[in-house]
Parts: sequence; C-alpha cells; structure tokens
Amino acid sequence: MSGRVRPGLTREAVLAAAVELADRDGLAALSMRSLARHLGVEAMSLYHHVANKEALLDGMVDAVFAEIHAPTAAGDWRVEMAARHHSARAALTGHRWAVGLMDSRSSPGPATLRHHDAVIGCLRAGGFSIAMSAHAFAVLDSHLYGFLVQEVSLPFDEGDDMGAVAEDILGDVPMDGLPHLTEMAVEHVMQPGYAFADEFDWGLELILDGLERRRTTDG
Amino acid sequence: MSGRVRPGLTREAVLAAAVELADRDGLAALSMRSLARHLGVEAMSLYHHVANKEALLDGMVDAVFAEIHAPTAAGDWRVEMAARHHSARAALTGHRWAVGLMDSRSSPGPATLRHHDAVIGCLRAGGFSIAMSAHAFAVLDSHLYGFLVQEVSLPFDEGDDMGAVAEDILGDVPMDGLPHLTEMAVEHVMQPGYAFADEFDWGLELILDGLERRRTTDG
DNA sequence: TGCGTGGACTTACGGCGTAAGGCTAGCCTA
DNA sequence: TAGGCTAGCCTTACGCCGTAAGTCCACGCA
Repeated sequence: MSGRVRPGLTREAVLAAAVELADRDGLAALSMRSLARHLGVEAMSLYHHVANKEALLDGMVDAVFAEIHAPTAAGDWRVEMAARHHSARAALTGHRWAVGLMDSRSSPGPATLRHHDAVIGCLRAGGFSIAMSAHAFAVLDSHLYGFLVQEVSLPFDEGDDMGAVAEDILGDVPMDGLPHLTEMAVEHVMQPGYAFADEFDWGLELILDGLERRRTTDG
Repeated sequence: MSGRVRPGLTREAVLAAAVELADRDGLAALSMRSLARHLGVEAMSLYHHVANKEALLDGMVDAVFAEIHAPTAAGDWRVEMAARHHSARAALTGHRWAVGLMDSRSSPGPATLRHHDAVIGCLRAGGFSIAMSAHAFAVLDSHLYGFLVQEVSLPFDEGDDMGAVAEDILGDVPMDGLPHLTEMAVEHVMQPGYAFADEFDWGLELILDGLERRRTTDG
C-alpha cells in the first residue's frame, strides 16, 4: 500500500472522477467508457479498482455521505439534527444524482455507517431512549430523503422564479377539474416570495417539535 | 377512437404490460425489447403508442398514482390523510420500482395531478389556509416518499425476520467504532417484534399531530 | 539477470434505445 | 366495386452500453 510504484489510478481517484463527471454531465452520461475517457484510460482498466459499475455507484454515494456533517454527541440534539439536515441538503443538491441513487443501494459504505452512528449517538446523548432514537432517526431521514427527492426533481435552480417554473410545468397541462391545484398554484406558489425550499425548514421544525415533545415519553 | 379496427395494441395495454413486467422481473429487466416480446410484438411497434421509453416510464408512474386512494373533501382531514398515506404505501410497495422512478420524473400525468388536487382539496376543506395546505402537503409527501425510499431499499419482504436481515446487511461490515449503531441493532432492531414498517405510522402520527396543532395558525 | 506480477490495453459479445423506412390489411371515397 | 390512404406492424441498422477473456509490458525483487 505504501510503496506504490506506477502512479496510475487509485480507487479514490476513480471515485472522485466519477463524482465530478456525474456532477457535470449527469448520471446518465456516466458510463464506464466515459469515465475512463475522462481519466485518459481504457474502460476495462477501471475494473482493477472497482468490482463493477454497481460498486462504483456504491462508492460514489458513500463519498457524498462523507460530506455530510456528522452530529456531535456533545452538542444540543436539536441544533445538531438541524445542522445535519441542512448539511445533507447542501451535499445532495450539490450532487443531485446521489438522491436517485440512495434507493437501489442496499450495501452502505463506511462513511454512511459512521454518519448513522453519529446521528444515533447524538440522539442518545440528548436523552432519547433506544426505541425513541429509532423513531426519531426514521422520521428525520424520511423527511430528509423525501424532501430531496421532490426538490431534486423540480426542474430549476435555486435562484429561479417559481412562477415561471410553475408555468413551465403546468403550462401544457389542462387544469380543468383541478380547482385546488389551480388555486394553490395561482394564489400561492406562483406568487413572488414563495420558495419550495422554505418548506424544508417548516417541516423540519414541525418534526423537531414533535420529537421534543415525545423525547422523554416511551412510545 | 370508437371504431378501432385491428385489435392490436393500445397505450393502455402497453402500460399495463410494462407495469406487470416491472413487478415480476424488476425495472432493470424492462427494456423496449423485452416488453415487446412480452406482448408478442416487435420493439419498434411500441413507438406507435408511446413516444419513447421516458414517456413509457412516465405513464407507468401515473398508473401507480391512479391506484392511490384520493382523499375526500367530505371526510375528516386527519383520517383521509392517514388513509392516503397507507394507500400510497400499499401501492408503492406493490410496485417497488415506482419509488425509484418518482424522482427523475418531472412531468406529472393526469392521475397524479388529480390525486394532488384531491389532497389539497381535502386539506382546504379541513380548515387549512392555502399556505398551510402547502406546508402540510410538503411535509406529508416528504415523509411518505422518504419512508418508502428507505423501506423499498431494505432487501427483505414483509414477513421476514428483522434480525436475520440486519445480520445480512451488517454481517460483513466491521462494526468497530460504531457503538451506537451496534447497540441499536443488537438491542432493538434485531429483537423479535421490531418492524421498520411500524415507524411509518409513528412518523405519520407525529406529523399529523403537528399539523393539527398548527392548522389554524398562520405560519 | 531474469522473473513474477500488477496494471494497463485489446478484442469481442450480447443487449440496449431508437432513427429510417418498408409492407399490408382494412376503411373510405368515387 | 376499384383505388388509394393510412394505421399499425415489421426489418434493418447505428452507436452506445457493461463486462468476460486474454495479451502485453514495465517495474521491483531475487
């Protein structure tokens, strides 16, 4: 491991290049061939560093997890969980492809496991029982992933005008017979100042409040 | 439309066959060629009924949405939202491939739109303001999708013993330095009686409680 | 000096989505 | 009833994909 001879590729270099390529051109454009081209190498050479494409994707997801702030057991659980939520959102909107990869991946990498361990550790330190920590973990992660699944599939970037986007999506849709959707779009979502992103914090606060309330009960 | 001549294919038949095939063999096994084979037809014939594979997938997702119970404005909002949550979980665990398709799909089909309209309508009828309905909608959907993303990627079926599954996942992982994860696995998740599925209702109740509490405020 | 080995390359296979175009059965018009 | 139109299928072909199998070479060590 220490006396590496020919510089060549490493697993880390391959993963980093794959993440870079997926960020730039989208996951669909990431093939073993395109990745190899990006690295100035032939496709089959990659198989010396990753077992196959699945393993490559596993590694990429784990690399993203490594970017997420791991909660500290020393900190206030509520503050730490909120920080984790925001950090995860930052990481996953920076690597949009990762959200779609999180399902379909059933073998978590080391960074993923360390992260989850830290989350549970913080909750335990915050006074949650084991059972309560499991509840909290599940509901927080569900909200996190679910929000990101929705946000990432919204076809626009942070700064965009929500009204224009809504018109884009709904423009060629017949809105007859969809009174409530129409009302919400016209009178709320398409109004200046509305940002779907704000729903992230609203939902997070609701959940944290609920957890606070249940923290020391046993259900 | 009425005087159809050669029986042949229809868009509906194509979509139904695609759903059936994906249910049976998984989404990865669904190609235009395999679908055509399943229908006793050549691959290119499908393009008379579906624009391309993306459109096929869009249609499949919409077909799944059509299976989900649409809330009634007449019913109690809390009961209706819970019913929708459970119905959606049933539909999406019956068509596991659909969960992974929900992101990446940015053009909702008619059934999807009708469903969302019904959700908002029920909330409005339950006394939620427009802004509050948007909040409720976002947090409920986030929880729903996020939970399902996690549940679907768990490699086991409903009846399975959670302990065995956890061992499967974590068996070949070094648990050194992951004390909290280990504790939770050993003392809680792997105990008989624990079911991740139960976290669905726990989280749902937490969210519904929070919404109830905020229903008539204006934040 | 010679050899083993690790890390690259080459070739090849079967499958993919789909562009382009061909064939024919049945209907509509004259 | 004859003729042509068209919808709905099929055929062919292209350039991708992931990867199994095998080759080749430079280096570090004996």
